[in-house]
Amino acid sequence: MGLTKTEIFTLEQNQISSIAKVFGHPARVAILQHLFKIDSCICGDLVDEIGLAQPTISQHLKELKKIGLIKGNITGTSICYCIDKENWSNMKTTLTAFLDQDLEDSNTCC
Amino acid sequence: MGLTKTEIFTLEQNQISSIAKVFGHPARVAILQHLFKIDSCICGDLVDEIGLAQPTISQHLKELKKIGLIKGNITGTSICYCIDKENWSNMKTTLTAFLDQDLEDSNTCC
DNA sequence: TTATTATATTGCAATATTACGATTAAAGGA
DNA sequence: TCCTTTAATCGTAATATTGCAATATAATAA
Repeated sequence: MGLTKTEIFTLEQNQISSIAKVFGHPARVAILQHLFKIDSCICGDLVDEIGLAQPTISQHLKELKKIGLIKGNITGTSICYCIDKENWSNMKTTLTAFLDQDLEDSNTCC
Repeated sequence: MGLTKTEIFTLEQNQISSIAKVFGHPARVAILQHLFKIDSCICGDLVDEIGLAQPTISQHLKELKKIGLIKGNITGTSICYCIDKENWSNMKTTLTAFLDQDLEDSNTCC
């Protein structure tokens, strides 16, 4: 049916998968890498940088904004996008806890 | 068009998004958490544990196997699924490098 | 006011994903 | 052999995602 049954999973499982879903497209990964790379945050060059049409980039930015990883400030005609450092840090804590499960106890099966 | 333009992105960007995509469904997060939790790896109880139909779980397991995060050994009638520790570790290295971008240099914009 | 510039939104087509019933395949037990 | 158990595969319906052309919006410049 194409519809994920979120209600049968825990809040943590849904949070992890929501974050991961946003990272699940190379354009969004590229956007985030670019935002980290440039020291300034005037981001009007994303369309040229990434190589997708303007509406497509705008849509990806919307996804990133929706989950809180980036924030945008209006600066005249253009919009200044940048990483939301605090939310990025919180996101990292959630994801790292999931990724570090293997450190907790070492079962020797298989 | 529903088709990701993978060719315009770097190998790293595609690798990160491929991994993240697999984590982008709560059922697969739940499956991995369960595989880590139980000390043994006889995994026939995943259907009862997760609460999705058997073909659906089988499909999710296939995704996890395809990217190499789990491996399955045939044990009589059932199949023994478990985390591929080495691949898990490699995956973590790739993802962590992406997540830790904010540590590299602290721009004070925004 | 009328361009111009920058970004968002709308609408749509193509493809992908999710979920499950029905079926199949393979191994073990009666 | 026949039945049961376990998991994979097939087929299909419903929904989601991706991408872009066209259009809208909003701010500034001329």
